[in-house]
Amino acid sequence: MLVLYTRDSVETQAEEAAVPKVSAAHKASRRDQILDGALACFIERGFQRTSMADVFEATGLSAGAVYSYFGSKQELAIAVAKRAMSGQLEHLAASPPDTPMSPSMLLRTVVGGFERIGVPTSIIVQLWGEAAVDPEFHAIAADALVGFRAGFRAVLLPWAAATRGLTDTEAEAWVDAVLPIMIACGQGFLLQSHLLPDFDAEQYLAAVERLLG
Amino acid sequence: MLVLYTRDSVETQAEEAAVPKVSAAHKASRRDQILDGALACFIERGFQRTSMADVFEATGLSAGAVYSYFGSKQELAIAVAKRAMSGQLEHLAASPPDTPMSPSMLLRTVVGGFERIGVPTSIIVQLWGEAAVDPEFHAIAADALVGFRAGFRAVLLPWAAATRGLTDTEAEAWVDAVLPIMIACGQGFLLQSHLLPDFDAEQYLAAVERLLG
DNA sequence: GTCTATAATAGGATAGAC
DNA sequence: GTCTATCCTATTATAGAC
Repeated sequence: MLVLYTRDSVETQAEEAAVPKVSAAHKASRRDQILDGALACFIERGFQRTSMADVFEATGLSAGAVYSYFGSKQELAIAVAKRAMSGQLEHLAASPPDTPMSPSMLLRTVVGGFERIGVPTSIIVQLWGEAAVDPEFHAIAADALVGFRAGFRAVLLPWAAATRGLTDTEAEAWVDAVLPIMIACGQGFLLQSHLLPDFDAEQYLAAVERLLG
Repeated sequence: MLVLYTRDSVETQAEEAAVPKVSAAHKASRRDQILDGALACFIERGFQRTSMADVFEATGLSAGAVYSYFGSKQELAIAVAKRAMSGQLEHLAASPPDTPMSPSMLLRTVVGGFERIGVPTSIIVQLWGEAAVDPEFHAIAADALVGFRAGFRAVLLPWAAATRGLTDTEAEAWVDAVLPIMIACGQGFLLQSHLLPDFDAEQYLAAVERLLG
C-alpha cells in the first residue's frame, strides 16, 4: 500500500513538469521514489529497453539527481530487482509461521500477494530472462527461488503432517519430494497466465489441489 | 545435427578472420548461417545485449551482407526465436504419434530434444522475458506454448487410456485436467535447472512420475 | 542536493565501390 | 551479393551552475 501511494505521487510530479516538492506526508526517501519510477518503466518496457531518460521522466527527477543515488543503470536495475523480490519474500514470511496451508491455498496466497504489493508478476518473468545472461540478475533470481522454496517448505510441512496423518519425519520426506513440483506449479502459473489467452486460474489451482492435496 | 555442423563452420570462419568461403558441402543457405551466428550471440549475451557488430563477427559476414537478409535487428531476433521454437515443436511432432509416453518420459524426451538440436534451453527462458514486454516475442512464445500443449496432449492421451484403464472420453477429461500442471512441470524444469545449483534432474522426474504417473 | 547542458560513445542502419 | 566506410541517432554518464 505504501508502495502504491508513493508511485501515485511520482506520476503526479512527472505530469506537473518535475517539481520535486516532497510533502511531509511523503516520508519515503528519494531513493525509494527513484526505485518506484524505475520499476514502473521496467514493467512497461523491460530492463534493457528502458533508457535512463525514461527513468528521469517517470521519477520526475533529473539526471544528476538519479545518478547521485545510483552509479549506473545496471546498479539501478539490480536494486529494483532486489527490492521487488525481497518484497515478495517478506510477504510470504509475514504469514503466520505455523499456519498449515494446502498447496493450492499456498499458491493462491503467493500469487495474490504479488498483486497486493503492487509488483506485477511480469517483472519476475523478466528477471528470469535476465538471469540467463547476467550473473548479477542470476544471483538475485537464484536467491529468491531458494527463499521461496524455504517458505513453501515451512508452510507445507505442518499441513502435510496434519492432513495426511504423517509423522514429522514422514512429512519432511513427502514435502521435500514434492517441493520441486510445487515450485514448478508456481512458476508455471506465472508463465501460463501471461502467455495463454484462455488461462483459467481456478481450473489451474483445482488441478494443483487434486494432484498435490 | 545439421544445425550443429553449420555452427561449427561459422565459428571456424570467425576465428579465421572472416573469410566467407562457403564450400559446396555447405548447402545451408546464408540465411541459416546468419541465424546460427545470431543464435550463438543471443545464447551468450541475450537478445538486447547483443550488438549487430557481435552478429557480424559470429557469422563471419559483413554488415551489408547481414542487412541484405534481415532488415533490422528486431527482424533478425524474431527469426531466430521462431526457428528455435519451431525446431523444438518439429522434434516433438516427429516422435511416433501413437507412442504412449508417461509424463516423466515425455519430459525427459522433450528436454533431451532441446539439447540434441543444439538449442540450449536458456534461449527459451530469455524468450519468456522478452515476451513480457514485446508483442512480437509474446506471439512466438504463446504460439509455441499452445503447440507444446497440443503435442503433450497427443502423447499423453493414449498413455492415460492404456495405463489407467480409462475410456477415451475419460482419458480426455483426465489429460485436459492435468495438462496445465504437466506444462508447468516442463517450465519448472527449465527454470530450476538454470537457477538452482543443487538441481537434481532425476529426482525431479521421479517426483513427476509419482504425482502424475 | 538538484538542475541544465553537454560530453563521449555505442550501436543500428545505409551508401557506394567492387 | 558482399565488403568497407560512414552517417547519425539514441543513450549513458558527467560537469558545473545554482
